[in-house]
Amino acid sequence: MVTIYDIAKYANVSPMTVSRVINNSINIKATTREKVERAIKELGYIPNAAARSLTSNQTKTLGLILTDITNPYFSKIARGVEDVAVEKGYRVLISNTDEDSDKEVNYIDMMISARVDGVLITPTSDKTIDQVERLRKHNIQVVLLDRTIEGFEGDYVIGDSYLGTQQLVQHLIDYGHQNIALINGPANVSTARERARGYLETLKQNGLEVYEHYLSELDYKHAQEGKAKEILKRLLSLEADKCPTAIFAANNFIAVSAIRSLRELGLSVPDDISVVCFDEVEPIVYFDPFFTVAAQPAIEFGRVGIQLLIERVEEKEAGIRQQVILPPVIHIRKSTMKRS
Amino acid sequence: MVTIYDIAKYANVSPMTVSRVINNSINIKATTREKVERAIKELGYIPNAAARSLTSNQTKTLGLILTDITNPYFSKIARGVEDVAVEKGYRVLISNTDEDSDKEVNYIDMMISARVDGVLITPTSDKTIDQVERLRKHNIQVVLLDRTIEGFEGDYVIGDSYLGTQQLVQHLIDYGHQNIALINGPANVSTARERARGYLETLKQNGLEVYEHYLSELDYKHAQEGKAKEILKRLLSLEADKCPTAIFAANNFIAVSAIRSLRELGLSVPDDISVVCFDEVEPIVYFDPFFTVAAQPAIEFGRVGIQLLIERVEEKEAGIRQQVILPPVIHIRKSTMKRS
DNA sequence: TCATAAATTGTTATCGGTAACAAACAAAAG
DNA sequence: CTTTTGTTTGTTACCGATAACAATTTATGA
Repeated sequence: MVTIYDIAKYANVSPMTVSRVINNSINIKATTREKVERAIKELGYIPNAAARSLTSNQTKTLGLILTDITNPYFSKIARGVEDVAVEKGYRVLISNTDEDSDKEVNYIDMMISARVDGVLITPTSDKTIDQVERLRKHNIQVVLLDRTIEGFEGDYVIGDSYLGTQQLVQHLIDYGHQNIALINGPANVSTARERARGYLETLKQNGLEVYEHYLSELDYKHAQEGKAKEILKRLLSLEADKCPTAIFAANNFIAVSAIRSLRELGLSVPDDISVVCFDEVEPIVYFDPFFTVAAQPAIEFGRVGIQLLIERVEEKEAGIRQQVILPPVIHIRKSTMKRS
Repeated sequence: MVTIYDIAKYANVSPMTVSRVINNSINIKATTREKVERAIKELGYIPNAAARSLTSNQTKTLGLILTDITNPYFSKIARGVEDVAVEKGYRVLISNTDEDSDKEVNYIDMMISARVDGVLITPTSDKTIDQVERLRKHNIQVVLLDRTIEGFEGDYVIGDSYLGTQQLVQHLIDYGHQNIALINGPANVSTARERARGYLETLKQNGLEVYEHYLSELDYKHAQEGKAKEILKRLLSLEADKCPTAIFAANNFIAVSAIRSLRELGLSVPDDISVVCFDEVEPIVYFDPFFTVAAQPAIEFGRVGIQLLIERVEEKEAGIRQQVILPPVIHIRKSTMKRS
C-alpha cells in the first residue's frame, strides 16, 4: 500500500509536505507542489481515510438507516441521499431495520463503531429515542426521516401525513363513500398516528360516524397477505349498512396486500370497493396508473434529509431546529370510484 | 469520546489488557475480564473502527456499486447483500453509477480511499476492467455482479441471459409469433450481448429470418419513453408482413417504457402486440401479475455475490475461481398472447 | 522451600495521517 | 551587507488500537 511516506521519499520531501499538497495548503512552492503531485500520480496514491479520520475526528461517512430498501419509497429516498452525499464528499453506510428495534440497535452500534459523522434514520418506533440519545452521546448528529418520535428535539424531514390523509378521505367522501375503513400502520409510528388523526377528524368534519370495527393495524411491511385477508374478511362480514365501501390503506405495501386479498375474496377494485393509500406504488404508475394515492416526494425526502444532516455535521453548534414537512400530492386514479 | 485508555484507567489495568478483553484473547484472569467488561458497559465504550483498521489492515467494510438502487431488481440485490454482510460482521458502502463510467471511476476512488476489503460491482461496461485492475493493485478483492466484462479473471455471479432469452423467444414462437423484435441493452454490457445471442440463435434454430430492422438498443435505464417511442414507431411502420407481433425487451425498464409508448401509439398489450422481458416488474407481480418475464433471483444474486466476496476477503490466496450462473425462471403471464 | 514453567499483565513501537512547533531559506528593509 | 520579516519545509508527538516483546505474578514439581 502506498502512503505519504512513499510519496515523500519518491519526491524527496518530507511526509508533511506531501500532506500539505494533498490538503491544498497555502505556502507551498509551485515546483514542490508539482513534484509531489507527479509522485502521487505516478505511484497512484490515494489517502487512507481511516488514518485521516483518526486525527481529524471526522470520517466523511454518514449512516442511513431505513426500514427496507426494497420498498420503492425507501429506495428512492436512498437514491436522493446517495446523490447529495457524494456530491458533498461523503460516503454512505446503509442498513435495513425491517421495523425491528433490535436490529436497529445493532445498526446503531455499527454506526458508532464506524464513527460516522451523522445518521439519517427512519426510526422504528418511539423507543428509538434511546438510540438517538446514544448517538448523540457519541457526538454523532442525528436527523429523522419520514417519521418523528416522541420527545425528539432536533431536525427532521417528514411528509404531511395528516394533510394527505385528510385529502384522501375527503376524496372518498366526495365520491359518495360513507363507510370507510382504515388499515393503519403500527400506532407506535408517528405517521400512523397522524394518519389516524387525519382519518378520524375528516370523518367527524363530515358528520360521519366512526365504527370501532373500521380501525385495524398492519405492519408497514411487505407480504402480509395473511393478516390483511383476515382483516378484510372481518370488515366484509359486517352488516350491509356498515360494510365498508372504501378502504384507506396507510401505505403502499398495505394497499397491495389489501387489493390482493380482496381479489382472493372475490371482490374487485374499484367496482366493489375503492382503495386509497399513502405513497406511490411503483412502477405501476408509469405503466398503468391505477392507485389513487397521496404521493410523497421520496427522492426529495432523501435529498433534504441528508442536506440537513450535512449542515449539522459541518457546523456542529448550528442554530435553530430544521423541521421540514413536505406536502404530499394527491393523484386520483382508477382504484377509487364514485358511489351511485 | 471514550477510548481503551479511559477504560484502562477506570478499570485499573493497562490499555493492552482492555484490548485483549475486547478481542476475547485467552489468558485473561476472570476477575480482570469482568472488571474490564463492567467498565466498558458503564462508560458505553465502542471500539473505533478506524484505529483498528490502521493496524489490522482491514476495515470490515465492503463496497457495493450498482447502476441504480431505484430499480427494484437492484434494490433486491442490495437487500441480499446487506443481510449477508451484516450477518458476517461487515458494513456496506453503497453507490449508483447510472451506467456512467465516469461516475464509476469516482466511486472506485471512494472505495479505495475507504480501504474497503472488497467490492461487489455491476460494471458499467467492458471498460470497467481498468477499474478492476486498479482495485486489485490496492489489494482490494473484486467480485462482479449481474454482468461480466471482457478479460476479467475472477469471481462473478450472473444470470443465464442466454438461457432465459432462449426460453422467452421460444415461448413467443410457440405462441405463433414469427416477427419478434429485440429492444436490447447496450452492446458493451455482457448481458445485452448474451441476450442478443440467445435471440438470434433461437430464431435460427426455429428457421426464422432475422430482419436487421428488428434490432435496436436502449440503455438499461429508467424513463426513456422518448427513445422507446421512436424505436417503436419505426418498428410499427414496417410493411405488414414484416411488422413485429412481439417484442423482446432486454430488461424490465425497457419493457415498461415500451408498453407505455405502445399505449401512446394506440396499441394494447397483449391484444395487438406481445411483450416479454428480463427481470421481474415489481410490485406489479404481487398485485396483478401481468408481465411474461424471465425472472432472476435478485436477492440470491446479492447474497451469493457478497458471500463469494467475503470468502475471498477472508482467505486472500483462495483457490479456484467461483463463477456462479443462476438460471432465470420463466413466468408466462398476460403480456403475451397466442397468435390465431 | 526454591527453581522453573505457565499464566497473566504491561511496555514500546507502529499503522498513516496531521497539528503544532521548529528550522531553514528567501525576500524586503535599513 | 546585515537585519528583519515572511515563506517554505521539516520534526515531533499524537489520534486509538494492537503486535511483539518484556515483565510480573502464579502455579507446579523436585
